[in-house]
Amino acid sequence: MSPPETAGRPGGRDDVRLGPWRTFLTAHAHVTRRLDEELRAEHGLSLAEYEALLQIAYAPNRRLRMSQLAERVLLSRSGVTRLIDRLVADALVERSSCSEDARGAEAVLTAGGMERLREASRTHLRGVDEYFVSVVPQSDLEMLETTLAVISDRAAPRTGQHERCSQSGSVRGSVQRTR
Amino acid sequence: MSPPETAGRPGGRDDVRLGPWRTFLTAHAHVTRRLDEELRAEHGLSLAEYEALLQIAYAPNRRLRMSQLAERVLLSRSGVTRLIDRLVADALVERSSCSEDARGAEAVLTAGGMERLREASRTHLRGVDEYFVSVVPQSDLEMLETTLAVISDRAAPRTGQHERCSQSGSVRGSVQRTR
DNA sequence: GAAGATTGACGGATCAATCTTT
DNA sequence: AAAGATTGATCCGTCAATCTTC
Repeated sequence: MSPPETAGRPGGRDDVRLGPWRTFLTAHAHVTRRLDEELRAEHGLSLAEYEALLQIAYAPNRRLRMSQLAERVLLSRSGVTRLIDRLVADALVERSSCSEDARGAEAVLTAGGMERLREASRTHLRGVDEYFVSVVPQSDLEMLETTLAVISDRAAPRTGQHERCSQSGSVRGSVQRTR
Repeated sequence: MSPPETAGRPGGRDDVRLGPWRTFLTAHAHVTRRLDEELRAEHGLSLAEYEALLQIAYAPNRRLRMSQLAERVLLSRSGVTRLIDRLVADALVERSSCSEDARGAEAVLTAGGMERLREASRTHLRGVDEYFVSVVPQSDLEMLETTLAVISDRAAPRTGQHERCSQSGSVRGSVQRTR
């Protein structure tokens, strides 16, 4: 750690660590903005909506439990509820109560939803190619993916169970916004 | 491009391209969520607020024009206005009208803001290390950064001027949400 | 009129509380 | 009581319109 006087100041040692991180942040922001813009402009779908449709299409019978969907699109349960609300309003998805567990709800892709997804996928795949895949030398792509997978895994939310070890002593809730 | 029937379905050729991209998405989501949580819990700052403070601290005299700040924290102008509103309310930043151009406003770090940033930077740097830097083999880190830089650059917003070439024929505004 | 910043209206996400079914 | 889903309150961001200064 740098001494307090230079922490976060340009030219400090911190820059070595912060450089790759900030590049990661901007890359993400730029690429997702592009993909989102293009999907909206050409198909009236946000990136999140597109990914939800895609996840449902992946699922067997093109139907998926709400909580499963939440995990896969990296949203909270309530976030998914509202997202599906929108897709239902657009008739791309239907709600269906789960057969063997009446607590559950499932999202089912409609024919229209499948069609819309199919159209949008051209735009999306083109975008992913243009802004991501084609930019990375073929030889680096595999390494990139495994590196990102390890990072993703390391920071993944603790999945229930008997709380993982080494919480690195983070003090939760010790400071509140003074307002 | 896969044939329509298999587009976006598991096992299709698309997965080859989509794999790295989805890994990128989840890595970003997981890591930023962690960093944000820890900053909030330990210092009552969101990640965006932290980065704004950091950018102001980087700037000469610890003061920065609003529009400059917007570029650096990847937010819209109005987004930055509101972000600074919050920081001003917490007395971490002060607004100051620009000397040589009275249209402009500058955000200036207060002593309290500098102190808060200094404290928070320990948490942030620890997090970046734990969830990002230390996870990547030293030998890969440089390659990762340059790869991400190229991606970021490729997708970067067209910076004004006489519109760039090869818009890849995207049709803007051709489809609207049907509601 | 154009540029910098702010404001109003709104979109879209979260958390905490609630309802239903197990 | 616990789990799945939804709802209400709220937070944080954007866009379009506006105000001020150049």
